[in-house]
Amino acid sequence: MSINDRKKRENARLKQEILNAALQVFAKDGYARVSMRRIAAQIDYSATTIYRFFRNKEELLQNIAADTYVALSARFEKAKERNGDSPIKTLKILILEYIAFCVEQPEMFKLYSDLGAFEMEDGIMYERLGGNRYMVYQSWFDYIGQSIASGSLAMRDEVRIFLYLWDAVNGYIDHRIKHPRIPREPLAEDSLAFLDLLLNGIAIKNIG
Amino acid sequence: MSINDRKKRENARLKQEILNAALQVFAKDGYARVSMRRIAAQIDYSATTIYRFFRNKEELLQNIAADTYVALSARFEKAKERNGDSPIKTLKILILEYIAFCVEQPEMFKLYSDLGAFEMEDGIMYERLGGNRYMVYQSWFDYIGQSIASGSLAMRDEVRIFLYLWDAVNGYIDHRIKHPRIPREPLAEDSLAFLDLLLNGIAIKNIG
Amino acid sequence: MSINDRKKRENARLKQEILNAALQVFAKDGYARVSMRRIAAQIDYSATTIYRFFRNKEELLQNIAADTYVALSARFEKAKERNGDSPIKTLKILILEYIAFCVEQPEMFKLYSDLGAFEMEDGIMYERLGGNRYMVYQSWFDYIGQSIASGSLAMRDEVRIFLYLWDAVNGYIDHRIKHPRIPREPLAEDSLAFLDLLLNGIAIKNIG
Amino acid sequence: MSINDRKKRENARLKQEILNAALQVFAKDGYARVSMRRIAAQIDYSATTIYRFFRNKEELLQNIAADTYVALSARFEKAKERNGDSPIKTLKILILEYIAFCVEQPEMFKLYSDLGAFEMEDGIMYERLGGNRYMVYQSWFDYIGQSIASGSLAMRDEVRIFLYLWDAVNGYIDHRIKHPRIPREPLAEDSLAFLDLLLNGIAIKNIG
DNA sequence: TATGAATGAGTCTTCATTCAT
DNA sequence: GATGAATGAAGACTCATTCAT
Repeated sequence: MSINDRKKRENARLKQEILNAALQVFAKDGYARVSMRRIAAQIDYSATTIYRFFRNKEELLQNIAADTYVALSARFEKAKERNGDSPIKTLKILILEYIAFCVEQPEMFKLYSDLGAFEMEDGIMYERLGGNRYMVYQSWFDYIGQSIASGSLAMRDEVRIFLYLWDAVNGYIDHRIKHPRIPREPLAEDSLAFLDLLLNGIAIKNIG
Repeated sequence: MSINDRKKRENARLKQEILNAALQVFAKDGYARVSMRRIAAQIDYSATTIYRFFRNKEELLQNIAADTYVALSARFEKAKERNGDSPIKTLKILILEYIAFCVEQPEMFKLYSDLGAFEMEDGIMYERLGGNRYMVYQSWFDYIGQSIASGSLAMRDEVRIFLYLWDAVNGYIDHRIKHPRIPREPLAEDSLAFLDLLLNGIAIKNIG
Repeated sequence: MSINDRKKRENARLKQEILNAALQVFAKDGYARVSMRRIAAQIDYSATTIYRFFRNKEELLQNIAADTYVALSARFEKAKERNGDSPIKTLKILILEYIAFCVEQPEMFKLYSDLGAFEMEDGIMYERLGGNRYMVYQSWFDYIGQSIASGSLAMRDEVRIFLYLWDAVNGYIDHRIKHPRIPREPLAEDSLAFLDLLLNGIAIKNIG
Repeated sequence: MSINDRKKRENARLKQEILNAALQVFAKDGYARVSMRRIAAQIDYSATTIYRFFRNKEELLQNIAADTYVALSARFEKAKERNGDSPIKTLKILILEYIAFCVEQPEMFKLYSDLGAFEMEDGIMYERLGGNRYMVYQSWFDYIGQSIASGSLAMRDEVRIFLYLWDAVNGYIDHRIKHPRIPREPLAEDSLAFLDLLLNGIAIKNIG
């Protein structure tokens, strides 16, 4: 047992080390340059070893995505623990957390984009997480629902509100990442303004 | 003459076929997998033949981008010819045209995205068009400016308004393209609602 | 007849034009970049046309070599026409002409080197000229023989003298061409000194 | 340990085999045709395997050059250890060693020629050896200098003497290698005579 | 358990050459 | 007589993956 345990622990450790190495390669050389060899070199293992833990490159990437999901979720949980905020305020905080997270880890965002990892019905995350709809953005849903209930929004279709927010926010992140040379206000301020714009738009009646 | 003409036409046809093939490969396998060989295979020609029409891969991709640019511009011009509309109305029409255009031709949109073809300072289109800033979105600028002047917007920073619109709209398009199975309202209606949301948000004061 | 003649003349003209074009490509881009396409482009003909006159690339190159041979021979003839010089003096002039000719047309020299075009038994020139031993250097032989006869040389083996001169001179040319950045005296002066060295060595008895 | 050793030996063997294969391709088809593929084919390995040992083609060629350099240097050192010879005698021995070495290994000579590996300012060996001017021929310089000092030469410009010797000798080697069918005296005797010729020429005053 | 070795397929690009017209 | 069209082979190099050890 104890020997088995040690082995298992060691295995888990190595697996994690590989994932970290992959992340570093991402960060250093960009998504396009991630190769099994590079990852292996990063941790002084042979490329072959990676195949003990991941059937192929894609599976490895998916695992990274899953890890990121966990990290992001943790950030969300922390934000949600703040009490006393209105649902719409909490929603704002969650979204701002998401934006910050993605802009800080652009390669990760690109990976997610490519894998569609956050996505709903056809995202791989959906399957990986046992079809559980509690994805990254599930918490957004909760607070959107509560905001509607509290009467602070003019639009009342929960899903539609989510989609509009989701699309716009990801577009914002994507552009900031891909064109860092375009001058912008600092992220915190600018993303808040952008988000306010969106929420304002949702809150009021059409002007036609 | 007639023989020459036929040859010219045949050449033009083949060139176009290559461009289409590239788009199809692009759509099927993603930007990263677009290779000269694959494109050639798509039309049952040898890879070498492509080089009759395009000096190298980059030129081929740029040609696709340029073609799209022309087509889109034409659509814009037509929209602008409608008289009597308020600037904000015209802006809306332009953006809706853009959305429709991109969603109808998803591969082009992806290509543009990847090439950053529409983008400002560092886009290839910028150079191709002689540094002329009249890019796809330049007309957006014009009408944003006029809308500000006419007092119909609360935000007054022209560039910032543009960027927010640009980011959000591209995020919207991107998501619709990448996840077509997610149920949505028909494009015309849904994109209009999304756009109204954005413009409303821009039009009113912050609610904090 | 007259029509035939015109055709023949036109053919000869075009063939010559191709050879000239090839020379220009040589001079401009270096031996390694000579390709049928480039040559054809130079004269606004299609690459295919070249094949009417030359079976393949090698044959074309050989023809260039032959042309050069003619040009060089002409230079030799002119030099030989100067009367009153001692045979050894004439020999010197011939060799200096050769050196100058090669250094002025380095790409040509490289081509000759590669083809072994000047060479004796196994050179292509040998065959092309019907096995006639009067090659570029045949005149050297004549004057070496006369110099021996006139008693001005200590060495008496005609062939050996030729080979030593030939080898040394080509080594000199080769080095000057391949390493132009090494500082040297001007060609005329330096090649004369080098040649004097060789002839002096030939003229005297061994010092052991 | 023993297993490791065997692997190391096997690796070294394969590396050497690749170098040999390269030389053979070189000898058979000429420098221009040396390609990774051909080299690999020569030893029935895939081209990729070569990259296990050499980062790229240039590195492979440089390795060949470096190996040769070492071997030649060793021969020089041995020759220099003979005491009691006059500087000019030692110089002769060195040069004869050089000639013999090159003629025995014609592919190496060609490679060196093409890479300019022995050359002064722009040779790759120059860099590889840390800019140290003690190249193959540096010892020649030493003995030329000593010979001048001892008054046994009429020419007094050290560099010029070197260049003339260098050029002539390489021309001699080149020709013997490229045209082995031309009948010549045995190498030892013939090269000595050639060298005597050169040194005689250097030793005496101009005869004009 | 871990890996070194090996490779086939793929990347873009150039070129000599053939063939139908 | 002339050529545009087309291609297979080749160039260096990278990579994901397999397999024997």
